[in-house]
Amino acid sequence: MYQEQVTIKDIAKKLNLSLSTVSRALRNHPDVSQETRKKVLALAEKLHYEKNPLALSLRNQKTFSIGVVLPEVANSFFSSVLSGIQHVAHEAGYNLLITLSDESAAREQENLKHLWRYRVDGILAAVSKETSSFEHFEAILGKIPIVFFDRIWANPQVSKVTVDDYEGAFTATKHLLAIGCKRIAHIAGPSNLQVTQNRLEGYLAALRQSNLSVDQELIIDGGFSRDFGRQATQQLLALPQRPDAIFCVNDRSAIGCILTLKERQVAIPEEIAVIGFTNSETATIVSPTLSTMAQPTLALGRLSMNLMLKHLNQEDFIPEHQVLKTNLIVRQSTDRTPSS
Amino acid sequence: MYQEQVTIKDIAKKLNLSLSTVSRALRNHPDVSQETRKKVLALAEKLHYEKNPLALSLRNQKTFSIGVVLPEVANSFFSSVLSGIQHVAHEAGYNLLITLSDESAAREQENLKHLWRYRVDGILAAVSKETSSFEHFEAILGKIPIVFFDRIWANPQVSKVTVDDYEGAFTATKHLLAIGCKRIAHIAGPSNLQVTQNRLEGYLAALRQSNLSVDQELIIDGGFSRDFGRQATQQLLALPQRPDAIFCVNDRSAIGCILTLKERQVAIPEEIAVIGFTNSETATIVSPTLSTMAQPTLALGRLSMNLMLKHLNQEDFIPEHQVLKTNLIVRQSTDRTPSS
DNA sequence: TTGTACGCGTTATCAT
DNA sequence: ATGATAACGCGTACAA
Repeated sequence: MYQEQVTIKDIAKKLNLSLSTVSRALRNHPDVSQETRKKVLALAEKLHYEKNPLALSLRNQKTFSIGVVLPEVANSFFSSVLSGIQHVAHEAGYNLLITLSDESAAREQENLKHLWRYRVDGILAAVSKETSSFEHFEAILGKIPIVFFDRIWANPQVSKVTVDDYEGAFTATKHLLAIGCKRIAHIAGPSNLQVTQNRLEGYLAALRQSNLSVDQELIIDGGFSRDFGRQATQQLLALPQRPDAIFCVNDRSAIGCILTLKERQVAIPEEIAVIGFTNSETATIVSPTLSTMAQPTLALGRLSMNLMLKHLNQEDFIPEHQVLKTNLIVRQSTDRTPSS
Repeated sequence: MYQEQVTIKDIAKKLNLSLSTVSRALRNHPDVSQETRKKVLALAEKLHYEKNPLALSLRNQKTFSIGVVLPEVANSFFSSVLSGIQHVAHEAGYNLLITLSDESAAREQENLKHLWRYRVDGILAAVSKETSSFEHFEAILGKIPIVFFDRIWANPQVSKVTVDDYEGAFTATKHLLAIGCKRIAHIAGPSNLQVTQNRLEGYLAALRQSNLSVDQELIIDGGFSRDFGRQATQQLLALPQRPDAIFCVNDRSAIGCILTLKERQVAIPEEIAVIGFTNSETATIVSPTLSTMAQPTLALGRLSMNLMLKHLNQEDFIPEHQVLKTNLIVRQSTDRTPSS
């Protein structure tokens, strides 16, 4: 029922030329007369000829497509990173194959296999929260370039782009200390993830630097969701000695935290101050507005794809780890200045 | 630097078999002895052989991939629809090529061209807010199946899946009337979009049914963003006679609306009630929580992809328009019961 | 300057 | 039961 696509062969036939001549004319190869080139280009234009990327890929052993492994996209952080990736990829003539694991390790494996089968030229990956084994990535290691971003594989042999989670968490905790908090809780992420560990470390370091003892019952791990933030907050409120501040591993759990505190009539930030991590859109919607560590999401995407391009274009693969700075944004949830 | 992929040829060579025999063995073709099949499968397993989808696509003139044309993905509505699409596509063995236009009509054209060049088997599209001409889709019309969802092309020749925007808007407006509002404003979307028009029509119909005159200055068009919601709200507040309710074309603009009203110390819902459309995650974060018309986003995605599969699997293309129901969700922003 | 022949990986058709 | 060959669309080494 559907029309067929125009090929080089159609053009050659109509013009009584050989396939190679047409092919050459189409690619501005020098060895073809002005006259024939004109004729070929004109006809190609007229017939809406488009070269078949599949055939090209097969022939050149290069697909010009990059596989993207993502947990989910209904998430302002990842969708924004994705935008950054997209822009750079598009400019460089690369095509994106985006796969979503829905935070499932099994699905992630399938997706990776699919991308590999598809002969993508490289893979950009942020692993699922369930991912603790990396065999599926190991299998590809050294065969095509892999760049991890944010949710990385802590393997020195692969390239990664992250934000400075340690320093970000350190800064966030220091900020809470600076406004007078003494008993700071941490709602952490899934414990297998590197991000989670780094943020936890930053938090601990800040406490230590202020000579505060670490209270294990103030550390709740580990999830990223709003619901998890809610549960963890309930748990913290049930403590005999409540915290006076909560540092959440991300904005989503911080939102859950704030909503729960409000329901329980806890004054924010007077009784408990709250800070998140990411600076998502929702941070300015919730009331009180949420203080947070801003991550340069677009830049993270751009850098990741740029690093991929670098690997693609040079013969020798030298893994790199690029680290971006985060930025403290103070909003109402930690604003304890007298005026407020 | 990178290893090469295993092909049928490698297996044939190692086993001293012909390409065809190996190919048959791999696909469980009956005409091959148990013995050779076993040997082939064993070696294929051992070498991690994976068939090359590019070669298959080229040969079968079928890519098993569907192009998805989206405005953006940092948007809970579209990302959720995308999830629905993904699930169905994955189950059916189809692959998704997702393109983002960032709400730019020019980018959308490019993307469509790219997908076409890529020989996708079909296209799933929600157009950008800028899109008013449909030539790029026209060029493909009848060549491969196209299914529009939500942001559709009002052309009877293509298939579409939408929610009942007219009825949803009608219900939302009726709800505002039911709680006693008499001067209902509408912050509309970009005027070229069908969604926008249908929601406007539903709003107008509800007013007419209640014998209320339509005040043109209460209708502000057209955008989808939070910022637009803010501007439009400012405009409405500047009116000599303020509205007592605002029906926003979507949740994002409704959030902008609520935030602005709060800044201006307008009581919600007592002075001005607000209702949105979509039921995004943010609706329960903002304070007061936002009443809205819930859209079955996942179902929308699933249905769209299912319709695509139907078109793909039958010879004759009969366009369909499937319409899903919306659901009124009452929250604080329109809760005027005495108890509250 | 143009054409021929082959290869990219796979499968269908036609032998044997 | 197995093998040779052509074809999908394109590019290129080689020949003319």
